[in-house]
Amino acid sequence: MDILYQRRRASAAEVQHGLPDPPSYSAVRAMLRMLEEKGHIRHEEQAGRYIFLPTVSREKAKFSALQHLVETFFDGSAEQVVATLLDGSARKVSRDELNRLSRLIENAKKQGV
Amino acid sequence: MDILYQRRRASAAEVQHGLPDPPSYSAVRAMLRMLEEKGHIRHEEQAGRYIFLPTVSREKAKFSALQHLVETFFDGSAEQVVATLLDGSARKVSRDELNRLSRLIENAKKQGV
DNA sequence: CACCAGGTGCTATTTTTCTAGCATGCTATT
DNA sequence: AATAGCATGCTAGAAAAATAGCACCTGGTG
Repeated sequence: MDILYQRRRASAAEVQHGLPDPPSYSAVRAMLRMLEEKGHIRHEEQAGRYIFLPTVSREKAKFSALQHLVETFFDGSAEQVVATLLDGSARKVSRDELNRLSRLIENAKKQGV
Repeated sequence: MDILYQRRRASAAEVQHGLPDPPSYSAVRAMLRMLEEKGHIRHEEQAGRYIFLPTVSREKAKFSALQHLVETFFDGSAEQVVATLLDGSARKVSRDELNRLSRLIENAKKQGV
């Protein structure tokens, strides 16, 4: 699923190659079939080839994934998430990005009035 | 794993109750045994009862989970994450929190000099 | 102390997932 | 138009996971 969300859509082979420690091609196809049966994904056909995509929109999945992460690792605190993002050892944030973030927060403050 | 990370430690029964659509108690115990075999968790014994906890520190898991989320849903952009957090439809951020965030960002800016 | 409740260790069985491999069909290339 | 290259549909078998259930142990209670 993560691969599909990251790439928006992918073939069975692409999914396989995207997986860490990739299982067999057969297993990937079987898994995609199961995910489809369970309604998590669907496929479109293009020139006889299948392209798989999630049924739940990226937006929705994004929200719930973020929410889940915040609950699981950040005690429900958005602030802690930002702190970790800025802390950087994971990923660094450019000066430009910091400025844009400031603006985002200013806007949020005005919104909330 | 998510439950263990959220609660830091839990018994088999707690894990079961924490799961959405909980499998049988047997299945949960089997799963915990497997996770332990694979090295993802370990257990401590207290008065004959087992308490399970992750082997990878919460901090480390937190970083990699966040990083993975950013890659999967936010095109690798920390900024997008913050935007989504503020956007709020998922969770709302208090005025106080906004102020603390401003401070976080100011500090980050100074750091980066 | 005897008992009950709840947890553990095991084992056996069912269900699900993973895998291999082949026949068929479509594309694109030559 | 023939062919090589892939992708699909399918089947069958192996491997892993989920489940049920029982015997045993231990702590707390009446």
